Amino acid sequence: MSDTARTLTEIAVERLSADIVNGVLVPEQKLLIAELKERYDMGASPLREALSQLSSQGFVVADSRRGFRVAAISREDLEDITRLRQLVELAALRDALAAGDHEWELGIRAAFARLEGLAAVIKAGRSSAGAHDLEQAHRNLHEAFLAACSSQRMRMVRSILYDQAQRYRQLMLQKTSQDLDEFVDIHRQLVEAILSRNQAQACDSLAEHLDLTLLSVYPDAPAQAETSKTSRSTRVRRQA
Amino acid sequence: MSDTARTLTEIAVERLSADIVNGVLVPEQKLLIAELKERYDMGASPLREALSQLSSQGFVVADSRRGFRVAAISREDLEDITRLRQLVELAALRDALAAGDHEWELGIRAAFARLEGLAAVIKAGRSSAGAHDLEQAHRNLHEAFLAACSSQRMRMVRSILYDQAQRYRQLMLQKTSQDLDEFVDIHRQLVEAILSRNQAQACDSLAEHLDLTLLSVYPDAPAQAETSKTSRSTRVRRQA
DNA sequence: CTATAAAATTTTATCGATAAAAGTCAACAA
DNA sequence: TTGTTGACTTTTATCGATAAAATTTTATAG
Repeated sequence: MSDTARTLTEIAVERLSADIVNGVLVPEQKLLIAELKERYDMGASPLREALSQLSSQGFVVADSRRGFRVAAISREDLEDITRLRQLVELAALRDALAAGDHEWELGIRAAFARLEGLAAVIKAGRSSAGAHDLEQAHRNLHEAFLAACSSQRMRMVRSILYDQAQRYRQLMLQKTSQDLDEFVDIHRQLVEAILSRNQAQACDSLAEHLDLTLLSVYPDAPAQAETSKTSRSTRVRRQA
Repeated sequence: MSDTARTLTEIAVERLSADIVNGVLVPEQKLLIAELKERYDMGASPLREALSQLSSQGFVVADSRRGFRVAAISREDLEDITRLRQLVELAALRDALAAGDHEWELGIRAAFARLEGLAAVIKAGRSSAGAHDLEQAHRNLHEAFLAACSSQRMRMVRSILYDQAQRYRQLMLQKTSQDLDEFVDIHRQLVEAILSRNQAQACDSLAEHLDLTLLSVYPDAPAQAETSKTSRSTRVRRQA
């Protein structure tokens, strides 16, 4: 991970993603290579390649011969993301529940402990830990849930969709205030449902969790979940 | 589509895909930029960009600072592809069945008619139409099935997975002989099940169809389908 | 003969410059 | 005024060269 061991393209991907997710580069904004060269202080080649990669990741759209722009956002788009997330992520969770061993459980516990710890530190206020670390811990926890899923591709698709949803979560953050305790609580429940190997409850919790991003950003959107027979509460808490 | 209106990168993506799918570039083969420059008679930049795109499409793997190679193939990989295909494609089909209108049906009929016609022409022997046209018609038919699916992303994922599976189908073609009539018959049944709006049957047929690629290439592989309650025949016919 | 280190080679990653295409604007004709 | 043509500007796509990194080979010491 040392700076010298990374290519400029990798750095460009990272910085561009960050700026897009954080809304510095706003949806539909045209991405002029010339401007980006200035902003990130690098040549055109790594930027082009980075943009090309980001477009297959859904952050950027490439118009042949017409350059790049930041991907648009819309309620329909987030609904689409949420729907596919639920489809793939629940299937992956079922698989992980069936296949997960002790080590998998330890990974989940460790990831949750870290999330919990970070939340406490942030709440206390004194620490350099910030929203970015919490976000990273959140991502790691969700990754840990599916670590035992045998499908490489499901995990990959999940990861990409997570990032796409992250953009919406971030945009929403600017409006809504966070309740850290509730955030941790929701994940505690998820972790407990998963570790207790209660498939129905775990899937319901996860589906609901995924709906939360959608509902937080577009409160009147229809929930996408259609996962299980059990009814579930649909009140909005915090984003997924 | 005129040659002048396409960028070299687009041409490179197309030719590289074709060569990878057709096995000219064999799995795990290292892709030296210098060699590719010769072979395709273009500069390094469009090739690099093409390889980068293909790697997000799963045809090529990129090792940071270590160049590119053709993605490996394995039975596990095809099982993984098949599983995700079934998950996503069946969900998309259900959606299309619920939402599809008359125009959608017409699209399916037209695509099937074309497939049928091409098969007849090919069987008759005299015509310039070849396997490539049939493959294109096959792709179009499957695309037509899901044209009414409201999820942009599901259609996208399906399309990528179709291409990945296509590579295995092609590799298998070299061993197995084709039965054109059976190929058309299978699709006729699929089309009928879909147009009759029989969800259970349509889903079963499609799931079975997807399993066929897997079973054709690896005859002793376990079928991935777990879609419906109805039991289905599992005899091998022709690849999906 | 093996293991390490240095040199040589191969290969990738990046840059700066140029050519080609698209988009813009103004002049002119209807 | 409105529409169309053509020059002008902006922007992308591509190339060839170079720098940086990794790999392989060779040489040398133990």
